[in-house]
Amino acid sequence: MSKKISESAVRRLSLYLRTLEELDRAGHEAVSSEQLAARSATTAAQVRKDLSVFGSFGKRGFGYTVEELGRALRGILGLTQPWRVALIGAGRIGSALFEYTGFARRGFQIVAVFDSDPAKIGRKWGDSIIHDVAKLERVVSDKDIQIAILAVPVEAVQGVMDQASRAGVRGVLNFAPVRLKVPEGVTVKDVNLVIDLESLTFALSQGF
Amino acid sequence: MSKKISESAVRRLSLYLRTLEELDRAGHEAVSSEQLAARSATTAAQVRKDLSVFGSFGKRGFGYTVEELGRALRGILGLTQPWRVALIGAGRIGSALFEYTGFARRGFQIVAVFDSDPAKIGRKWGDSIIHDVAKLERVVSDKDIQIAILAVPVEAVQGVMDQASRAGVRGVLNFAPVRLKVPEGVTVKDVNLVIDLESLTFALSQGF
DNA sequence: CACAGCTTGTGAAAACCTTCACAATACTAG
DNA sequence: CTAGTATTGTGAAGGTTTTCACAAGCTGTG
Ligand SMILES: NC(=O)c1ccc[n+]([C@@H]2O[C@H](COP(=O)([O-])OP(=O)(O)OC[C@H]3O[C@@H](n4cnc5c(N)ncnc54)[C@H](O)[C@@H]3O)[C@@H](O)[C@H]2O)c1
Ligand SMILES: NC(=O)c1ccc[n+]([C@@H]2O[C@H](COP(=O)([O-])OP(=O)(O)OC[C@H]3O[C@@H](n4cnc5c(N)ncnc54)[C@H](O)[C@@H]3O)[C@@H](O)[C@H]2O)c1
Repeated sequence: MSKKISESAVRRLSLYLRTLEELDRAGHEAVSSEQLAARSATTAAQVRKDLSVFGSFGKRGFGYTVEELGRALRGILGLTQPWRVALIGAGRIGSALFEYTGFARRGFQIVAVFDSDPAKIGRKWGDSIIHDVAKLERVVSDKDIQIAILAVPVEAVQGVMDQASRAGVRGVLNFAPVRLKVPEGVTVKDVNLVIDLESLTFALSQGF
Repeated sequence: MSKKISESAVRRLSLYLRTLEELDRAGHEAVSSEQLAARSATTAAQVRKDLSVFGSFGKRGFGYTVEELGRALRGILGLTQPWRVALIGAGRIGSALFEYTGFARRGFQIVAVFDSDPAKIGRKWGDSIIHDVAKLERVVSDKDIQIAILAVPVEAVQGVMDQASRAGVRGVLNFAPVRLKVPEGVTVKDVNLVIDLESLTFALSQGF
């Protein structure tokens, strides 16, 4: 099933899933594209078009079953089984991410933490021990880790990325403000808060 | 000047600025759209089109002056003077953000920190004191704060948002995974790492 | 069972964004 | 000053995404 679908459409699917989970918690059993759209800040037509790429999940005259559509979206987004994640860089942002419970709730399990600082290596974080980044390849393949979160300084990140892809990591969430070079078959998503702030100030400046 | 320009075009401008700063540090004085594109992961035509919306910054046969184009981009993005930012929520992600030096380097100054936890209020963080969030409106107008970073739990965030907009905040970077309701004239950018991870797992699942 | 009332799924149209291609123009060398 | 080379700025073309609008089909009622 190699459908062409845009990055923003995928992000909307993820948003629909969050909305469906809220609806489920609130006890709703069914939802129309109209309602789903209103709660996800889009339009009913957009919702239906986004879903139609992957199949037909609703019933005419009735809408979608919250639970069923949720299951379908989890399938589409690849969330049917948990993902095993390595956190590389046990610094400020790394520790915030490690303690964040929102990842595990969605099936992202941080199963190993790495750093290069001798003062940090060997320390315990919860049930985990901070590993020496030199052991990245061993641990990644032992624990069958598929995703890495890179929270290391910008000078170190390309080197760490190279190690991670050699170790077999296929997906990366990168916090360092630099474009990574990666081999074929490795996917990178960048988180860049400065860019977010600048798109904010652009909008603010346009106002005057 | 009400030009229509897409969110992704603005994000590219921000990226070009980062690239120009790297080029400047490396001692380059001039750059062509081709070079700028290669280092910013886009195409030369895209670079020129993006810039052309705002004016004509290059010289034919020569390219762009790194410093001049940088200044132009800073103007476009609204970065000609520093922005005064409030950080609301002195928790895990809040403290990582507070200590991050990358914001100040781009002219985003965190000039006040707020929390609601009596155990945190009054504590010193660097040169700042953590204020009671109840004093938000006073401090925001006293210090002429324009932007707020919201790093509070999801249950609290809409209330904090309401206070912030009443206090006169015009732009918000929101870390809580919920769509905020805001009055006209207030701009919100959401940071949602779960969505980033899910767009990653979508890409990974498509591979098989 | 027939009918009224909704809501989906989807082609077609519209809007939006990116790429192409080239005339205009600047700089350099001779 | 001219010729040659490089690179911009921009209409037009091509491609993608969103919106529109409606036939098809489900549900519930009488
Ligand atoms: N702190 C923030 O709020 C923030 C915001 C946006 C972006 N970032 C980016 O995130 C990254 C991390 O930022 P931070 O503030 O957490 O920095 P930090 O200095 O607090 O933490 C970085 C950690 O990485 C470790 N490290 C260094 N080299 C390493 C290597 N080769 N292998 C493994 N570990 C290594 C360090 O020992 C340290 O523990 C940086 O690239 C930064 O630009 C941070
Ligand atoms: N930690 C992460 O890595 C991470 C990642 C993604 C998203 N988030 C989101 O960021 C937000 C903060 O997460 P965190 O992990 O830092 O949580 P946290 O519990 O560590 O910190 C939240 C802080 O907000 C304060 N607070 C609560 N109510 C408040 C109010 N009304 N006014 C002011 N302060 C208030 C708390 O006292 C606490 O200090 C959450 O919405 C979370 O979903 C966090």
